[in-house]
Amino acid sequence: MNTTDRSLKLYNTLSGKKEEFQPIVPGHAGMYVCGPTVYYNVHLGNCRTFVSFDIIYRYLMHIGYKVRYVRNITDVGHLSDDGEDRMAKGARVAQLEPMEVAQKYTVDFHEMMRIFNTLPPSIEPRATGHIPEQIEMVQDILKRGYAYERNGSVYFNVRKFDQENPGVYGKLSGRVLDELLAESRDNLKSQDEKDDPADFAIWMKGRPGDIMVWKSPWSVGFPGWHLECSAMSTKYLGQTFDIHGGGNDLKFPHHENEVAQNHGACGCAPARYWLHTNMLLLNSKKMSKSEGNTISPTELFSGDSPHISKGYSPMVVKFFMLMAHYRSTLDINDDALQAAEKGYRKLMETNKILQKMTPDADNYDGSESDTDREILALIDQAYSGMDDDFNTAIALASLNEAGSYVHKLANQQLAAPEVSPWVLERLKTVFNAFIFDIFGLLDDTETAGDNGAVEGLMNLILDIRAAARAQKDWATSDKIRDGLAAAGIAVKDGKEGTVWVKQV
RNA sequence: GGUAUCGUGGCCGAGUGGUUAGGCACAGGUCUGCAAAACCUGCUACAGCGGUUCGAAUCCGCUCGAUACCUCCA
Repeated sequence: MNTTDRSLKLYNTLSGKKEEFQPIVPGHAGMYVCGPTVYYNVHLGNCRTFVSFDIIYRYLMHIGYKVRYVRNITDVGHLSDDGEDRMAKGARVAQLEPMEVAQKYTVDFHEMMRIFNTLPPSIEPRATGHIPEQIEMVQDILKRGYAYERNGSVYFNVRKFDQENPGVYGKLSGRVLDELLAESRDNLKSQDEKDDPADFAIWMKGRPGDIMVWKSPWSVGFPGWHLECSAMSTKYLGQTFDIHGGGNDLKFPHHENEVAQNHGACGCAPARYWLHTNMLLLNSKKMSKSEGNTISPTELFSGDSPHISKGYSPMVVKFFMLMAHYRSTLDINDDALQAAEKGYRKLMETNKILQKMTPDADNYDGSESDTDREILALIDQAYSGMDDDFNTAIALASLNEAGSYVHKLANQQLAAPEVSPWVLERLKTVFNAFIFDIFGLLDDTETAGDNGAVEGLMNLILDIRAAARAQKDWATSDKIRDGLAAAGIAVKDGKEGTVWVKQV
């Protein structure tokens, strides 16, 4: 597929509008997404963000872009409320070396990404592996006069930057600097060594006993959280690149400060398109550990949580995410998950039936039927949904509608010649493309890794059952059906034969 | 308190000036040895109050509610 054949629109937070995607280098796309801070098990909300960007990554590739997707691992510099480095705090609590903590939760994060069947990014840089680049960027910002040193720490001079580059600071998050200061909460106005409350640290002097510190021209210390993304995106994607993504909650201050840092260092904007995913809610409320309104991916899969009646497979959860647009809040609750589970199974089953169909070439007269046109229109609708800011909900709805033609054909409620052989082939290709390549779903109703043994056994068993049914030996037939049901396999008799599906 | 986004039928959730989203649930029907599935039909909404318009769920205003953010060694 040629990328110039289509108009892909993205909602750009920077402009607040949908814009046509025009890459810097035609046919190529550079995308940076803020990755996790690896001080604890990955949050389910984070998973949604990474699943959303995985689909964006996959779709860009599907429509022909050569994509470089960079997603970092934050393993230093992200401070918690009490000012302690999150990594160091996690380490202290668990009595581990900071790098032990980082390793543990990086492994956990990768495992979760694998479970959700997301593709690994092209590059996954770590903050601790890019200290020289970050020091260099601090130097660039100092050189251009947008930062100052105080007692071994370096602060970004937001006021001066704003005066010399009007309209840049605050554009992304829709804030006005003066209002921002006037309206900040009183308890946050504590004084410190900064010249102005709006300033933020880009290099911090380490405290006695800190382990995660590095030598720099200013002090032995560590980089500010915001700096790592600026430094690593610049290193791997260039000073200005195509897409920067992340969760909605990172807009301010993290992304706003990133923009300021990049401008401050090179005088240019980092990304042309800023994409933000929305939050995941639980029972219509934000997830909050202190109020017990939270659920981890593991609990969601196992069902070990008071919020859900049973466990849901990772693919059901992913399908559930696909039902909503990435910019909408999505409400997790038991009813919605059950609906998603049924919807997911139906789609996978429809695809299974579709892929087994063979076109009726003998009776094909070369004409295009109304059904052909309707199916083709639905395929177009699926693609134009994705082209319109990655609207997976529209794409899914289109596949569902197209799927009803598949069942009608299978049930012979629609005559086979009504669908032209090439339209059927196209539908097969499109279903596989959307389900597996773009959405990155797996068929968790299939038994993986048995080299087809189960498939072979099932074919044999169903052959025996078919023979019994042909002789109206209902006792044998039902014994097989009930036995399989007890083993977790549902048998469904259709006009074209019997299909089976594993109940997860 | 400020800023932003949002408020859609029994549930989840697209759409965003005139046209059936879709899924799940529910009811009736067709098919089937029975069951399941599938297919068909039905239920059919846009928080409230005003305004703009030939026409608004969609635009504007207000009210109510929800979510996020509001850095200052996050």
